[in-house]
Amino acid sequence: MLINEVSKLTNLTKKAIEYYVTQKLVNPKILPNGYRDFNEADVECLKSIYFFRKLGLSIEEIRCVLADESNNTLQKILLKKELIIKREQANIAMIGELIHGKICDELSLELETIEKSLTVTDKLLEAFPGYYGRFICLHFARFLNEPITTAVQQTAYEEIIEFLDNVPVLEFDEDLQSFILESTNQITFESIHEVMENTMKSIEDPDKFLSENKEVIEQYLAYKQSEEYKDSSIYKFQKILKEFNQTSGYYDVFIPAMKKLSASYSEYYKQLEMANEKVLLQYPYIETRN
Amino acid sequence: MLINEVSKLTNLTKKAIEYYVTQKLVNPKILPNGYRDFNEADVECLKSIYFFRKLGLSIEEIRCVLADESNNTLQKILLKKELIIKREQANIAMIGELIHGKICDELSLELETIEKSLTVTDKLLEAFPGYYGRFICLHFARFLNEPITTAVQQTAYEEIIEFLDNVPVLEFDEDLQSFILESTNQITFESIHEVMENTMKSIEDPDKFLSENKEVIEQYLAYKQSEEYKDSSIYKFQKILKEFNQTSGYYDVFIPAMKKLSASYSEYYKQLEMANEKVLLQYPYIETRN
DNA sequence: TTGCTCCTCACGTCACGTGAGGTGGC
DNA sequence: TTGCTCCTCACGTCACGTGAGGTGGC
Repeated sequence: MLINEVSKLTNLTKKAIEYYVTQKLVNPKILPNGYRDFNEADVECLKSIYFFRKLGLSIEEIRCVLADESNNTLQKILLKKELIIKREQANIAMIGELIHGKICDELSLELETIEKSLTVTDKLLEAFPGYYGRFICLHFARFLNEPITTAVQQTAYEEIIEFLDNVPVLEFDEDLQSFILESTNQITFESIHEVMENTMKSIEDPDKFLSENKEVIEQYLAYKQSEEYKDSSIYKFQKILKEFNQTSGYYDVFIPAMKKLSASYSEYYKQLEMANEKVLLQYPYIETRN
Repeated sequence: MLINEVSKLTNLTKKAIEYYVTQKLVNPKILPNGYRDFNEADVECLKSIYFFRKLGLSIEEIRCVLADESNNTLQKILLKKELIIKREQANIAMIGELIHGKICDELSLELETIEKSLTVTDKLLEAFPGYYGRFICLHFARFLNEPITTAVQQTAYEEIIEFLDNVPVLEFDEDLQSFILESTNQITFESIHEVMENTMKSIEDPDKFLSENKEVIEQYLAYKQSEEYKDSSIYKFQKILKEFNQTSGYYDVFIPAMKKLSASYSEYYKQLEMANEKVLLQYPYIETRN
């Protein structure tokens, strides 16, 4: 099939198709006269590319999505876009304030806060892979709405950036990777938000949480003691994560800096510690850490 | 003041500053040795540019905003960004559906609908000036969420595009322009939405509207009969608008095409006509048209 | 030969970033 | 002379669009 026909079938311009060929997103045969010969699969692929371009994905993102059997790449793109939208909404709000007579000066602190919050969430998303990255990105995003006004905060911010720019890569073997992909494939953003809200509630009133969820908790703790658990992928995953958190500076650099940067995170952390203590009182053999 | 100092004061890189100079957003003096010499006003201007760039405005938009005493440009940019965000949210929703197993094919109709709705609202915004453009953009945007599935709709869509690409420019003399600017300066998007909602309500139940707002309506009608009104800017404005609507094809091409394109607009229009009839029964000397 | 398709350069876009190579000031 | 600042090119980015100039197929 020659390029003209393909162009009609896919709604793409010839030049766009040529570009995707140079980018090796499609690889048509080259006929003896130099003409490109596309097959059905190429056309289907180009249709997808058209669609993803309309959704605003870059060529590199499309390359990833097309190569990725799982939805991991799409999930990541989705979160990126959600973060961008939040930023855009904040921008719109600031334009609105400008229209109502505020001057740039008064808004620049607000602007900086948004900038820095975005820097941190971006880097979190880059630093930690897959679902885990998205989770901690959303987790910490909630605590990043405070302006930096003190030198302590500024230092803490710089420590966080330095930490995130230099974190070692969290590595999982193939088995573990496919386990993580499978078990998180169906997790949506709403469910992440749900989990986070539940966590917040349990932390605010641990007694109530403990009594209400007694059965589930005890089942969970029993499972954690079992041989089955020690053999499971989730055990390996949690072990790697724990070790990573202890050796990478996550607990020693990142978390303390977050507490200095964000009063709301510091507050959250205190509640978390208190909740942990109560849990330990009731279930002394448990190990906790967040 | 030399470029290095300016760079520190404004947070801009030297290269960015150089670029703004070539773009004539600032015009520093050139010293005999070729060095650029910035003054305080230049620095203030560059600070604003920094701010607006962070808010995502293009250089051309910034040029407009800086040259515009009123907030008209900002209002327009605000609406543009609101439309873009709506589109992005739709895109995100579609990525979400992809993740949950839908295929591109099923979503492409939805995609096209969004595309075409955006084309029309964009062109409305371009075709009609200032506040009026923003108003009719939002007004018609509500009726543009239906997919194009029939040939009649397709033709109607093409008619609309052709009309909007060729509308004569609505021209007002200077007095009228500054009147419009002044009287619409404080109008926000919420208030536009409010007005639209009130209109919808009054159309749905005209009897109730007429009885509830009897006093206001009669005051308004009395004003419309007065000499004061005939001398006012608003009278001139409405006269120009009415003539424009009759000669440009707005009533003869655009509105009929909208009715063919969008079932919901057609429905709205019917209700509008019925409401108009009731008003005419009660106040026979009024002239209406929407 | 004509009119159509196909090809491959080359240049432009937007808001700068990244050098290179040269000058000015102390 | 050294180390710093300043200047002006020139080229790259991203996803194509817009020709130009040449060839292939009927």
